[in-house]
Amino acid sequence: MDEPPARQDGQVAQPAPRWLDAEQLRAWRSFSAMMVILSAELDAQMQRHEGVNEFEYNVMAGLSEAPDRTLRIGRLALASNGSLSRLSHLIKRLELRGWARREPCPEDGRYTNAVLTDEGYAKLLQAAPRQVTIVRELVIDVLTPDQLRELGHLSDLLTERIQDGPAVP
Amino acid sequence: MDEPPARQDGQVAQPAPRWLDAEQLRAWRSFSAMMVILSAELDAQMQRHEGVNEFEYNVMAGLSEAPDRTLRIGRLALASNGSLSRLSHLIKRLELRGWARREPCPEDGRYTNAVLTDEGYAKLLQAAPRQVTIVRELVIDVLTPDQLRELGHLSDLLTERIQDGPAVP
DNA sequence: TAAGATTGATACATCAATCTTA
DNA sequence: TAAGATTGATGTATCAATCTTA
Repeated sequence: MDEPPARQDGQVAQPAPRWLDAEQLRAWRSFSAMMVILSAELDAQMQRHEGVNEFEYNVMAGLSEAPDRTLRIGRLALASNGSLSRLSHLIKRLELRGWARREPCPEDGRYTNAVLTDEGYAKLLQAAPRQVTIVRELVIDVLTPDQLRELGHLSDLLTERIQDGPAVP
Repeated sequence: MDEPPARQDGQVAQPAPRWLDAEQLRAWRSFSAMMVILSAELDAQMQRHEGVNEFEYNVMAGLSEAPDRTLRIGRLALASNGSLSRLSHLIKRLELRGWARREPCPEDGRYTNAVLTDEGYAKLLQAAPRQVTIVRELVIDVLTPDQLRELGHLSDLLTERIQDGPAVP
């Protein structure tokens, strides 16, 4: 059960919530605003300059690092932290642009491999310098090396709890 | 000019990009993954439990804190870090649910005020305990007070460069 | 005319339902 | 039947174009 019992008036008896104190609230607002602003800016710059958003770029980069530039869609979903459905739609769009193709997995027809085409690889190479420039400008070069390391560490802490450890059979 | 000069082969002469070193790459990937995973999880939990996403919640919270629960749409856009268009669409959806209404600004008809209705305020009050629970579970209670403060600080550093300081006339 | 706001077209994410192969 | 993948419907964000008021 996730819900407290319903009351006669149709309201729900909630345990008194532990509200945030002033400092927690400040930190949360800064953090929350950062996620909105930064991810919007990353996407906008990538879209404007390269016609690809961050997520698409990551997926293509993930494919490019796999043997034969080929990966099962489900694996790709795990690697890019997206849902299977999201990846299926995304691969379809990449196919329309000639950057990827699908093929059934030879060993087991239930699986589908996504393959980065030569055109897709060329696109990735072309976009890569701009991508690193954007990431540097917005994140890497804004922080000292220590701060960047700490940001990575805090990010890991925030993700560990949510992510299923990638069970790789 | 934002682009280096074109070459005869139609390619573009790029200055050699400063690629990330191993440690920078690790930090960037952790951070990037965190933004994808955490914002998805925040939205999913808010949507599932309260039928409202984080952004909508923030907008309603922002309205609720304004005098008469009323704020110009443009101000609301600034306060929530969204575009004017995004806010206009969002207010329309809140109107459909009876949680907000629009009215032309009395002093200057070019402006539009958004008003949080009593129903909207009731919805906000009802959603608030769950929202703080989610935020605690996913962020606040995962970190030590020092870590949380540092996360807020780093977040500020990352957004300062992007955000226009809110010029409030 | 300019600033604020709205709109419509398009793109993408999510969810639930369905399909496919073993 | 179960796991992986696909699909279609719906909701939301973005962009460019338009509208409105001063």
